[in-house]
Amino acid sequence: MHITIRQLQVFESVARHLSYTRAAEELHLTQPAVSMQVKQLEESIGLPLFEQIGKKIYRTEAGEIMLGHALTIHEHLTIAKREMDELKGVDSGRLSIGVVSTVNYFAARLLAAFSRQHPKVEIRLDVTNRESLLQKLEINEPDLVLMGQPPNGLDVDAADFMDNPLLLVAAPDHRLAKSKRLALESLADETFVVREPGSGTRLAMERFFSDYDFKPQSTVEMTGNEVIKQAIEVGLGLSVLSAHTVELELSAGRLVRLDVVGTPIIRRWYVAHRSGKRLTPTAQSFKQFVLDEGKRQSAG
Amino acid sequence: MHITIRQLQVFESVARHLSYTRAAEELHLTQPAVSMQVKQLEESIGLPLFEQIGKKIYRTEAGEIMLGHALTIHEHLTIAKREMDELKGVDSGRLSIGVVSTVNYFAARLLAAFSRQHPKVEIRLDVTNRESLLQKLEINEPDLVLMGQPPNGLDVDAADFMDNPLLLVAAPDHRLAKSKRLALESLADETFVVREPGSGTRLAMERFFSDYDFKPQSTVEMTGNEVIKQAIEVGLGLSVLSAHTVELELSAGRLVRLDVVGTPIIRRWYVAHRSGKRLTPTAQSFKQFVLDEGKRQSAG
DNA sequence: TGGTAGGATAATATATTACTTATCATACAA
DNA sequence: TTGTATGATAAGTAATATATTATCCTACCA
Repeated sequence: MHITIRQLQVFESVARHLSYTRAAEELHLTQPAVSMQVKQLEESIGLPLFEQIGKKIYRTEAGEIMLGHALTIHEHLTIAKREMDELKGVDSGRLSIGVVSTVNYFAARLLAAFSRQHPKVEIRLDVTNRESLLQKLEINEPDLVLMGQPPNGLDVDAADFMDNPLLLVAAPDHRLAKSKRLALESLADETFVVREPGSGTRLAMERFFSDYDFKPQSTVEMTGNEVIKQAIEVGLGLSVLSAHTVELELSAGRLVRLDVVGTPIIRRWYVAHRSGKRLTPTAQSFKQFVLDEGKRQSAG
Repeated sequence: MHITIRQLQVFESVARHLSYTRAAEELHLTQPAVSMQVKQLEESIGLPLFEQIGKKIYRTEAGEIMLGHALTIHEHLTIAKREMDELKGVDSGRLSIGVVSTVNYFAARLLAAFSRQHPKVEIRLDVTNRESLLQKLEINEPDLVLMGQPPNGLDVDAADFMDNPLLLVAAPDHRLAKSKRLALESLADETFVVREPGSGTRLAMERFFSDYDFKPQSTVEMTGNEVIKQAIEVGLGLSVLSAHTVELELSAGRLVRLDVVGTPIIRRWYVAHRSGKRLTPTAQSFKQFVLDEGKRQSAG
């Protein structure tokens, strides 16, 4: 025989009222039901919890001690229930988002907007490159990730939500800056600045090149979009970058797009999570927010 | 549907091992039994507690929170059980003893001896007169009381354990100090110093007098045995007192016993508690100790 | 590309719970 | 002394809890 929560609940009521009948009323039970619950609890702990002296009921020392524990346990259950209810709502809890570094250029904006709508949600943003993001996805760290091409090895649910055009960019004074409809081949003797291996942009670029049977004469590898943009600006070479990362530089005239045939490389951004993942309502809501935002963008 | 302790226990095991099968082994159950318990808990809180990503299992945020509560609740139950076990032993807990002031002359000795045998027991001794002791008995304050004649109005279990002879005492230079087999009548014109109403000694004396159809010429009422003894010593009058209270004074020759017919008034000390009272093992043990001590005294 | 390990699900048996109503016992008060 | 309030106890019952075995599903690994 063992203790049940019901027993504690009934006991607690009796201990409070010091009356079986009152407790029965409070719990909407008959008095014998209450007597039995208390009796069973007494049996399972092996000590009387109450003593009846004349008409009055008193808690024994054991009853006194048990009451304390019963109250604490009850309180924990109540708090747990409340916390669970909060988790069910969209307006609470934690939301952990992993993004590929390129996404960062607009992820911050997305998160800010979402955070404004759901101020109580604690948001964590983790920015890394594609490869380490995939590792984190593997160990179930982020609730959701924003990335380019979803992996096909791993089992993920991915939904695309926005265009991610990749551009071939150069310094404004590049010799081909003004040319139209360049063949990729005409860039054969240029130096290409490329992202580190494991980067999604790098992968996309490599596929683009191999599609056109193209192999640049020389490449320089650099880690991070910012570093590469600076290198391009000072004339180190060309690069393939996501339009989102160079938006500012293009409009400021510090970089130019080369009008190469096959560009912009049309790709999409994806919001993804491992299949089997149980999205919290908050995560679900953020996912929807991202999808809606994507639709709004392409419509406007 | 509602949460059960079993559910929390099984959940806790799964949350610890992050494996249903391991948990099943630990709990000596089959794996489906574990799945069901967790599922039921999930249903009753309305949130998934685990998520399965590929082959691995992870706690959801809800699972993380619930685990904390489950552990705390489990801990409380464990502590409660341990405390109950301690209460079952004789060597722990509190023991509240109420004694009538006259008893105090040997109660201290009894308690000291008992305390030496059970050093962890927390003893509380409350010394008052008979009347207020009865009140305390009524409100169930002391575990046990030591007193003279048990009340017949109140429903108590009383067991006598020791002689309580009442003596008629006087100052050593009293005119009848040396007389033998005095008739009570011969003390008719003496002054009697009597205890306050509500005192057991007072009641016993009054009964003694009425049994012999005796009415002293004058009485002086005083509160407390000590005060009365001093009054007798200085020759204020005579008194009826329990032999236990005047032991020291008699042997020191500061008081003498008058050899009156009908004295010593034979009475007994009682250890008592309200019937219906659930004596703790400690209280039960003290009661037995008192009874044994009484037997030892009368035998020796 | 099977094989395997781990989990979900279904069907089912059994034990226990959580109640009920009816009745009895008793302390106290009128 | 009787009536009333309170609890204990007994018997019966419907619900449920807890487990089982059997089977299926699937991710992963060799």
